[in-house]
Amino acid sequence: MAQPIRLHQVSPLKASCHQCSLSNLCLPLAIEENELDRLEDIVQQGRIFNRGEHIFDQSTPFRSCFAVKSGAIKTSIISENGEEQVTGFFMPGELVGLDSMGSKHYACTARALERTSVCEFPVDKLEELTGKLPDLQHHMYHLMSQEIQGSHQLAMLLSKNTAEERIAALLLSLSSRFQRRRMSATNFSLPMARNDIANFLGLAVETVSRVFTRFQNQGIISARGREVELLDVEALQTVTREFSRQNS
Amino acid sequence: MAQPIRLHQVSPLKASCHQCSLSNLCLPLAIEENELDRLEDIVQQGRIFNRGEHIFDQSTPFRSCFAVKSGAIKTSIISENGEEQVTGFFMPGELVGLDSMGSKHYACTARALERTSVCEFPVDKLEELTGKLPDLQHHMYHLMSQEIQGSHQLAMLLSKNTAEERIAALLLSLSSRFQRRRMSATNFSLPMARNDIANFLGLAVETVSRVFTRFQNQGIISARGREVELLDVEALQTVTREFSRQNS
DNA sequence: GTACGGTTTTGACATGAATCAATAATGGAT
DNA sequence: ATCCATTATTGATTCATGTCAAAACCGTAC
Repeated sequence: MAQPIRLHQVSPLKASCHQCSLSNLCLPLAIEENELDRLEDIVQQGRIFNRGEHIFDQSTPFRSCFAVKSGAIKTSIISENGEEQVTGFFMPGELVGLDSMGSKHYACTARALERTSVCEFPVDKLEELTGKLPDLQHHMYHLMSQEIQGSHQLAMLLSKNTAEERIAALLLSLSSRFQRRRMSATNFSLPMARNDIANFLGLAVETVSRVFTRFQNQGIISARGREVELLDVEALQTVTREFSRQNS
Repeated sequence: MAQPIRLHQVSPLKASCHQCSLSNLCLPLAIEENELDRLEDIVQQGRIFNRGEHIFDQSTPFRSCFAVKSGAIKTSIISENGEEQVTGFFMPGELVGLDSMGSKHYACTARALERTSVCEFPVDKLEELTGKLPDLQHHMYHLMSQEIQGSHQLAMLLSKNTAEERIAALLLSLSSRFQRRRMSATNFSLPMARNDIANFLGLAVETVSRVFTRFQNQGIISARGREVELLDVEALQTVTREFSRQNS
């Protein structure tokens, strides 16, 4: 049997955070060069998912967090009745699964929006490691608190802002996340469908569509399908603050 | 001078989680009896705030998390323009400040809704301790992920549910939280004003008021001011699922 | 190339909740 | 006990966005 050989073939799956171009966005940014090996020891790298495939499913046993290497992921929760709520979009360098930390089961479903590769962090190992590396623990707390804050911001957006404001905010958020990866901040392709945007922002698809065309007519953006160009970032920023000014 | 004596008078401020009636709801539930001393060592107990007083303020340096001993706290974020979004209500046994963990500054403002006493956990000490007690670390992760999940649920409520559904959900949430403390699940007094409810649920005060009276006319609840009695819990649960049935 | 399922866009209409406005109730402070 | 400020209720009207319906567009498979 070729078992031993197969086992050897697994070894290239070991991650090399050292060489990863995302190391300054991802978990490695939290720790010293000399501790990076210990993170590499627990990471499994290289899993690839096609568009639509599930990375994990709500209510199945929680095993791992995943860092996006390339592509994009959406997470959503399904309520008893089957109603879906998209809870987030995750781009390269971002960590998926934090909402399940310390739980027995995944709190949401994660699905690839396009061909996506991820690094996997088994939680048992991760918790063990954060117990030993205070900086890493601190960073985990930071990431989780960021997610809480983001979620609160979303709640605020949903409860207080108009359709235009919500969409402007999303476009700007995506823009800055592309920029972090040294990609164009004004010219990118949306990883998600209008439907996902609508669901995430608590709007009807039709409304999203209408706002896109309205923005286009105003010369603020140019969009053909998922290809978007932000023509007037200032104007978008103004839209998100529009609300503010009227109430002050 | 009586300085030394005063110093001695500080010592009773040391917490005694051992005797605290909330120990099965609060952080102590995560750890063994024999480790409880270590938690007690870092806790400062006994600070009391009157209605309306700030426990901490957004953007000031993050120093501590707080466990509610008695009373109630509301947290809110203020956006650039001064618009407020209530992000949560915290009852005895619950931990406030998790959304700031790992950050330099508080992410929100916390304010006492009534006369409230809290236990204070300085974060530097807390992080140190969670590094040493894996169970406590695990529990912190759990609490933080719970807060993320709760916030996602809120987002879902805000984006997909009607005013009646949102209010029913809030009443049921409060009910179960009173019940956990072995208080009446059907007869309690709301710690917050209609205004706070409205803000939290993304509604106008008038709408909240109207829904309360509608529920009352339907015999589902009985309310006079902040005193509420849930007359028909089943009906309330039905309201929260009403939405579901129509869409399935 | 063509045909098909799934998106996306556009239009017409309905509606839940916001807003505006006024009154009533409540609870501290004196 | 009384007064004032705050909070809560109720009513009339408006408006943003949802819903329904249909057409246009797109990518993919045959």
